[in-house]
Amino acid sequence: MNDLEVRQLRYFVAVAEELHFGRAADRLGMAQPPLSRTIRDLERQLGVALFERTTRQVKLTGAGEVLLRDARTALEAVTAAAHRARHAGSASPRLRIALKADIDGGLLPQILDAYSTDPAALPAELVLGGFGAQPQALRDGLADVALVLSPIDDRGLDSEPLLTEPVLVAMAATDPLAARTQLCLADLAGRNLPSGAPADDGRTAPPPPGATRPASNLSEIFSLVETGSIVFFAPASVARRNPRPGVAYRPVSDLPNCTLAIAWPQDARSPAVAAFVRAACAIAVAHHAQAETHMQSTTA
Amino acid sequence: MNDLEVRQLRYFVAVAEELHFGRAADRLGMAQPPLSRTIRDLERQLGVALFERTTRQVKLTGAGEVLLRDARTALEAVTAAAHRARHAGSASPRLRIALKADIDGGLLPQILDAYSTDPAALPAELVLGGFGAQPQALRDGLADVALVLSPIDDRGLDSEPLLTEPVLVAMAATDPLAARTQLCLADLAGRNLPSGAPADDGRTAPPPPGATRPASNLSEIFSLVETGSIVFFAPASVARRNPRPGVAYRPVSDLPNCTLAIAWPQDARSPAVAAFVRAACAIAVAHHAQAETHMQSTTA
DNA sequence: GATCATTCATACCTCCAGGGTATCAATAGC
DNA sequence: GCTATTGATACCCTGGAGGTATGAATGATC
Repeated sequence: MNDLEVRQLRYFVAVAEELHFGRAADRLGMAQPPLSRTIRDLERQLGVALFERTTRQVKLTGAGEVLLRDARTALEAVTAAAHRARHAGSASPRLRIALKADIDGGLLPQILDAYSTDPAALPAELVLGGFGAQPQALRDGLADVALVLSPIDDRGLDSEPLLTEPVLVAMAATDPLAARTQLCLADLAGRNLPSGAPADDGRTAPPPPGATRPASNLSEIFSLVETGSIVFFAPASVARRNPRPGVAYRPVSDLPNCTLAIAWPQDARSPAVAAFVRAACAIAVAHHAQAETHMQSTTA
Repeated sequence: MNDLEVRQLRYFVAVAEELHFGRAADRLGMAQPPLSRTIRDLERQLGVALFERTTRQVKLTGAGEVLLRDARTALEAVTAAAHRARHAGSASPRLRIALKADIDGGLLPQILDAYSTDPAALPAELVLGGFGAQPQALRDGLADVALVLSPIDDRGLDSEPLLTEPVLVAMAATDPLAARTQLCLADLAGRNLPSGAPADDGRTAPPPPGATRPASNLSEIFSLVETGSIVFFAPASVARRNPRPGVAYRPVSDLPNCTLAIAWPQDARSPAVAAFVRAACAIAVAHHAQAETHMQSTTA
């Protein structure tokens, strides 16, 4: 009957993710008994069992799984409310653009140019984040608009594709495979990928104890590629803008293309967001047309 | 820095809607001083002014307006989490279908028939609500899927149009206008509409002191129509299924068509919802095709 | 199969924060 | 200038959130 409280949802999500009251309490920075009690009260309040627990095992019930999903989105909505309000109240409102460094298809400068001429434009501010962090930044109210690689988890978001391009593999120029002009994924079996790369699951994979720090910037990654320690998948635009003597880019026949898209919260009402989306789409169309004519001129 | 709490958001929304601390406190069933204090703390916590207040007037700041919007959706998400979890834990899971009585375009029985043959179907349960209440029922987790009249506020919802039909005006058969076969809106100026009808704003319009209880069912409305107290806008399907001697239906030239649509929460994952949506779309397509052939046969 | 370790639940205590009452202060209206 | 209205302040009190100590149940081990 009574409302749920944010605290209850946070605690529930912690337990549901850890499936262990002790560890969850630890993560929440509190003792285990009050956590157990809060979960018990929550179950009473809802009139529903959320966990099946023995002293040896905790697992989610069906209702628990439903609540986990909804609790996460509810918590996102609450933190987004706080972040957006803080931002809206700040003296200098800005358009916060979330993206992963270097993953902009080379379009960002032109988009920013076109955007800045729009009368509704606010000063832009880049919010850099790791791979896949952009949708979350939108949902949490830390950014107003984002450049992302599709497909993304678009719950609560709207998006528009901008640019589709092939994905190349970057490997040491000395790699035997670099001698070939065409590869497939099977050829790459056994090669290392940089930690934090798209292939990682991210949520479930715990960092292996002896793992090196995830290399998050291109320079570090290219150093590793040059030495042959890893191979790396890069969209064609990234490859084009990062020619390096020791690095060879090769197409991979069975690797799907990747699509750069622009995304924003579905309920965004800000004219600055609209202006940026307009600018991005216009630049993408222009870019597409240019590629077309280029292809025609080269085939002719 | 710290999380917002549901209580803070509820209080904030109450004040933002009333723009009066005393009335808001009243509505919340509490005294005014702790409410003022909570709002003050909330503003400190966010580092943002949410209201401009003098002792005589309270109004929202820009940040306040942003927060009002986001707070409403966050509160919806929280209550939805509670309702969905309760429902998921109930012994007999059902597909809860929200609709306004009589507004189903006459398709509901066929849709239910088709739906019930789907292996993923759960027993259906109708959730009846007033005009415009269906999207809210979806957002609050009180229903799983809804039949609505477009356009709706579809934040957080997905929808699919099923059926577009003209809107007729229902008036007393004795009404002078009933003698005409074609009307426009201007002809109806000055006529009363039933309270609670689409034309009402709903949120901002307070019920006038002497107003009669909103007639929420068709029988009551038709009684009033027959006596000439009101006129009433009804989709053609409603008119077709409710022929009454004392009531005349007439087309209105400048009244836009209305569209019946099916809507569901954007993040719905339930196979029963998917089955119902499939069934509804299939019936709509069949209905459309049937209308086509009917038109061809009549024009031929 | 007896012992032990692990882990969730229970009992009890403490303290803070959310709510109430009384009152002040500022502003608009007459 | 007086009064009514309304938000802010001061102060108190109680409920509930969190901590500690401990119990109880289950799986593992020898």
